[in-house]
Amino acid sequence: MTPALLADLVRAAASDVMTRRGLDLAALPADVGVERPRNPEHGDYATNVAMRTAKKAGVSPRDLAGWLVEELTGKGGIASAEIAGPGFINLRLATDAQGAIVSEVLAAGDAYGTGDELADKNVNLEFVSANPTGPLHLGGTRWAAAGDALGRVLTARGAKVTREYYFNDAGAQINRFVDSLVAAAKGEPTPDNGYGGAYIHDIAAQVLAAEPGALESPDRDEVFRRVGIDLMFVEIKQALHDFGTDFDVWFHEQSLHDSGAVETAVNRLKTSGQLYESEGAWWLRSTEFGDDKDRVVIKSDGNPAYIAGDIAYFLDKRSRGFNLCIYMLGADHHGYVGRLKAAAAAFGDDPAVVEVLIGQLVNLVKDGKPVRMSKRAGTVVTMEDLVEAVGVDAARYSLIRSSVDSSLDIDLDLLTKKSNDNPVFYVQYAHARLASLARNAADLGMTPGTELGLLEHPREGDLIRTIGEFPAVLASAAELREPHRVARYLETLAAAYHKFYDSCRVLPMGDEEISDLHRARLALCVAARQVLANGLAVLGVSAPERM
RNA sequence: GCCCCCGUAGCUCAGGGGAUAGAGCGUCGCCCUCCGGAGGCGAAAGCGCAGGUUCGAAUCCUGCCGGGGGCACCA
Repeated sequence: MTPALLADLVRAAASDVMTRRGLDLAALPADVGVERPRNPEHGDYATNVAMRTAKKAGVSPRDLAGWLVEELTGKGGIASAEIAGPGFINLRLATDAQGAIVSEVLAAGDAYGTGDELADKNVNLEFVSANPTGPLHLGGTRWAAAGDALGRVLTARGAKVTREYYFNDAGAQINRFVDSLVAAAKGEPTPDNGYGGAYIHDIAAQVLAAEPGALESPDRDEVFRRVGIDLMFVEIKQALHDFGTDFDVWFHEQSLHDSGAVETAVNRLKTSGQLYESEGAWWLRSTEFGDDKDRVVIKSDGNPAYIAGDIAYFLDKRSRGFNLCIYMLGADHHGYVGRLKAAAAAFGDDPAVVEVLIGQLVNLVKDGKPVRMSKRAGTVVTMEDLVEAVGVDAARYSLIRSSVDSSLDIDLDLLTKKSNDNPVFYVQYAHARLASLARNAADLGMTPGTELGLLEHPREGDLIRTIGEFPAVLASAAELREPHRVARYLETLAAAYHKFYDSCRVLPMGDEEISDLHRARLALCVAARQVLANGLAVLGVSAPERM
């Protein structure tokens, strides 16, 4: 019996009891469920439904719990039900009912854990979107890992997801990038406010190699802009691809200006009265939608401000059919939340279609002290640096496993030591062990058994119940946009497996005969391996057969 | 000044109201005659402070303290 089914059973029982006793069913919360108690003495599962319902229903929690225990006792699959503490109901499952979770995993295979509650969501997931003025740094790398994992989580729960990268290839930063390239090509020092990294010289040299006459060309800046930005695009795309993060759409801000989309969007807002003119500029009444001040959309020199591109971009996304636009931004952009929602509202759209996830920044730490990323000090860490130091799996995993709400410290020493003390190995090792076990079992001609009621060792029960949690973990990770929950779950699952393995022999020893218990345990192992593989896939981390 | 995030073990982080707060790393001790010891078992060690809501608060609310990041007709 899965926890979801058990929760249904508990709800139904509560509903029956309350009806029979003439209690108001409205007192029964819609979201009552079961949880796994920390303390094994409190049963396999526990429910707090009595405590949550009693007051509104006008009865005492212990009384209600008592009636529920009576109702639940003897139901199919439930071995025992008892009252505990202030009104908890502790439940134990019959081992054969519990073992059914294993069969379910085996039957579902790769699909175990998936769901369809997000099937009506057509999601535009925009993340990374770093300016093409340099290689991706640790910050962008964090979003590349977490954003991609979020995309996979949403997909697993039924959403249609389009991953999108927005290149800000219009505007002043790009001009500075181009000026820096030209200066480097001429062997001149980096201009003020320019970009001075070594990659600038590389790219400048590549531009010259591709277009030998570039410096003398009358369209010099245009050549450097076109070729230089292209090279930067290619480099960023390649780095992301090598990192296991691929985008469906690479969107160029410039295209919005070239196509007239910006002008169209702005005119629409002018017509609908959402923009007003003041001091020679056109302003969006974003304060009416929660922003702390109105924003300039068209500057007094007639040029569009940055937000004009955002507005047109949002309209473009909506015109492509997306009904949920998720933006993953760094903490230094949190001021955007209000104006992005305001842009949606200004078009008469529901601001809820705009969801902005603000992630905190990545800090570098050395010897326990923070170090600033500095090109001169050689402490700029790029995506490639991180991958080179620890590998893609460990890099992705360590960036995904914490909530993006907390800022993250990355230890420079850890990178240089190429240390192996990453929890990803703990999880991957469990998978590799299971793969090895499967090979050995195959050599013995063993097949997974069906007498799953034989799995009555406490650690077998723990493992089965942990496996049973996976669908709910994926569902909450998707709902809350928190892929780190999947990583933490996998660590719990790996621990449950390692503990099981330590005390439950799966394969026969020596010339011992193969028993039903051996085969049942093998089935459990196949299921455990499946869930580890499914979970790792959701994180974009490999599930190795051997390590 | 205003806004956002964070403050949990020596360190890096989990814990979206529930019973005795967890993991990894680090420290100390124990466990290999057979399925992978990248493992298991045990020990020491913690919710910034003060109020409030609740049968029950690390979790929700308020204030304070501490850390990070924002508050452009830049992009």
